Amino acid sequence: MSKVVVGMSGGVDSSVTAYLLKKAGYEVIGATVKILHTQFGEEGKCCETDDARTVCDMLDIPYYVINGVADFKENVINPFICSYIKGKTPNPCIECNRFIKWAKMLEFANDVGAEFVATGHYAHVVKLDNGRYTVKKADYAKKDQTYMLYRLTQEQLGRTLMPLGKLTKQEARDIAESIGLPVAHKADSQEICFVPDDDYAGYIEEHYDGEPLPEGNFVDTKGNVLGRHKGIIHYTIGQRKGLGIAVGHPIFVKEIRPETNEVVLSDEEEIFSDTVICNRVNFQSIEDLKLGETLRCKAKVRYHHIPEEATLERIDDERIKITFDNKVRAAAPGQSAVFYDDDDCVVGGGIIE
RNA sequence: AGGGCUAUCGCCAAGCGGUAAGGCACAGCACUUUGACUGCUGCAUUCGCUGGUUCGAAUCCAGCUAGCCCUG
Repeated sequence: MSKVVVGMSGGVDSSVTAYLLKKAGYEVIGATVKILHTQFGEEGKCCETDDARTVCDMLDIPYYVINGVADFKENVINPFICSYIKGKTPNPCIECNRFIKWAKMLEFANDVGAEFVATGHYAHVVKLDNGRYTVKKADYAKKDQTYMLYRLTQEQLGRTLMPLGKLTKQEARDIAESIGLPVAHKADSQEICFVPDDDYAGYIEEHYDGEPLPEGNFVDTKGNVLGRHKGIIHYTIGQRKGLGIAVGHPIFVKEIRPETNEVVLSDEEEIFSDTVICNRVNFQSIEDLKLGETLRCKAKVRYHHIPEEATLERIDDERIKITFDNKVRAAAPGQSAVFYDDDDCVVGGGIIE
């Protein structure tokens, strides 16, 4: 009987995951990777250990808390802050999955002699004919979460189970309900788990110990000053709301210039682009794309984006150029571009620069 | 000192005698395992001030005030 460590968040999805795997005959061990120092009963949105422990008790499986606090700070929070300071728009969940959740869970799995780890993501892990592992979109794309998983390594994927890939959210809730789980109706998690009140800018200002983050100028594409901004960390490419500036028509953030502390505003048409360069690429379904090689695929530049037809091309050791058939809106540096094949499998992805 | 023009929500701006459009900004909600985008809702009983004409005025008239322009 295979042993599997299930990452328990305390929510519906991971609870049902543990239940389904146990029912399927696995020896299930529940575990939560603790990522924040919190007072008892004040766990953040990503890791409510009270609920997780309750669920594990109900399912009659052992439960452990894995300490990932230091790693989370070093590999997620600090890079998140640095990224915003540099005028980029990071996606901490993607880093967290690879460097914290999977890394710590597999470490723990090794310690307890478990072959697999499992999560409540709505996605499939599949092994392709070429021997490689990839994540594939869930059967019900509305809840697709592969975007957040593209950075997982072959080693990680080869030991990962995601039993919810065939289910809808409602089916998962129904299962939770049918076995009497108290978390059946809990709201989905959302926002950045380590930032209270969704105020990420306030969080950065509070936790950044470098120079104070200065105000600066809004400028148009010709360099004319349009007004003052609150500091570049408050803005992201494509942003419209919260600029505090009225020019009589909708206006959007086109570019953030950390060197001059300027935020460039423009009409919406100007924030569309048909080429996107990304680096730190991680491939899943293919081993690599060699210099000069091209590949047709679909690509998305943010979580909520329907993949669009594009051509990938390796342009140097570090970087891949994505050329979209149709221009995409507001590809923000720091966000991830993820590539898909016609079978909805993740080809790979990278960080937009 | 004369002459002309303009004064409508925080900003831009419709309105031209019949009982205050719209856009931006702002707020709330929805959506959402990141940031955004998007959608919905709210947002001037009041039109520089004071009088007058009229059944009725932001819209017409007079005076005042302020700003802008031109002439000296």
